[in-house]
Amino acid sequence: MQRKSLIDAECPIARGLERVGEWWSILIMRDALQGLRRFDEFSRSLDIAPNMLTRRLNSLVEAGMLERQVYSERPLRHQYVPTAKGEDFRVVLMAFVAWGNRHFAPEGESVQLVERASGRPVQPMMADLAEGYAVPLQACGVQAGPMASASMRQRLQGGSAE
Amino acid sequence: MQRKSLIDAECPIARGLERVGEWWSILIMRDALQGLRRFDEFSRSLDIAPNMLTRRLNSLVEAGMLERQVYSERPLRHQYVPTAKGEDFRVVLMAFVAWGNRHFAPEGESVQLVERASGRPVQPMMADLAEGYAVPLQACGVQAGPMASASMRQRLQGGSAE
DNA sequence: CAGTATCCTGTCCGATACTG
DNA sequence: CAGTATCGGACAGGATACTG
Repeated sequence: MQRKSLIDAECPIARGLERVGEWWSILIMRDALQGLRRFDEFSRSLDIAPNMLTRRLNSLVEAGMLERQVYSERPLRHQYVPTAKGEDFRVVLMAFVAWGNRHFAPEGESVQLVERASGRPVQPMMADLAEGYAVPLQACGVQAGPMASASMRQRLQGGSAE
Repeated sequence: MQRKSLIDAECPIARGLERVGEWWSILIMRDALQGLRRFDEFSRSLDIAPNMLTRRLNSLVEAGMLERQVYSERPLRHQYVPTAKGEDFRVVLMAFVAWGNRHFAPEGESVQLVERASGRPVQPMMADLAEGYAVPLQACGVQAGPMASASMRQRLQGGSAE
């Protein structure tokens, strides 16, 4: 990518975008976390050109989001399985779905977030895990952490309004 | 955008990506939710070319993520304030930060998610709001909702493994 | 089935110059 | 300060043909 200043950014959002900053990457992760594994499955689900699928799949493997596994020796065949990092990306997709449902589905939801076992609806939320209580989204924000550089620290001070 | 099949997609992730599918859009929303308002503030924070900033700002206004407000009549000056939809996008960014912190910050976090008032660390999580208990991320998934089309319904059936 | 190889187009993005 | 105008390059993404 040609975005100079972001490559070494310490912002976790910018870092993440370097890995999954393209449409197809996110959509492929969505499908992979839904259980799709094989080239052909992604191909049909996404209606994506095969060369693009190869490119995105490779980039996701390089980024450590998917792992390429051999599932057949002769002929040689691979499947693409989410790594721990990829599996964790689920939290981002969940948030995305919850947000989309709230604002782009006035007529009703076509996709629901649920606990798989029970089928009961769930919602993303923020919580103070140490104390064990929920914190409203609006009350949450970001703050400089232990590894923040001076410039990052200053940046987070400055915009502290809102 | 030239992604034919996704424009009318009913997947909330695809819909969302149509609004904020570009790097700068997400980074601008990050800053806007941190309290930045003015052209110049974004410009310095992001180190973005002014023409690009104009484009992304306009697209975010069109997408209903930001609202353009006049804060000075003479000379005419605008500021860019998150709408309710934009404000809600915070949940996605929070998830992004949490994910990035877990996987791209082995040396320690440069940005922490906190409750603003207390400064105490918070985490995104999934919960069954009706019953009031937390549900582990791995136990969560998606399921066809009331407005799902037949094809969407089938798609969500199929990949139900994992 | 699971890709690879080419070619082409759109546009994201950067750099720079300019304006009230 | 808050943008607009113009130019050029890199690459995401599309279409199609081909292979073991």
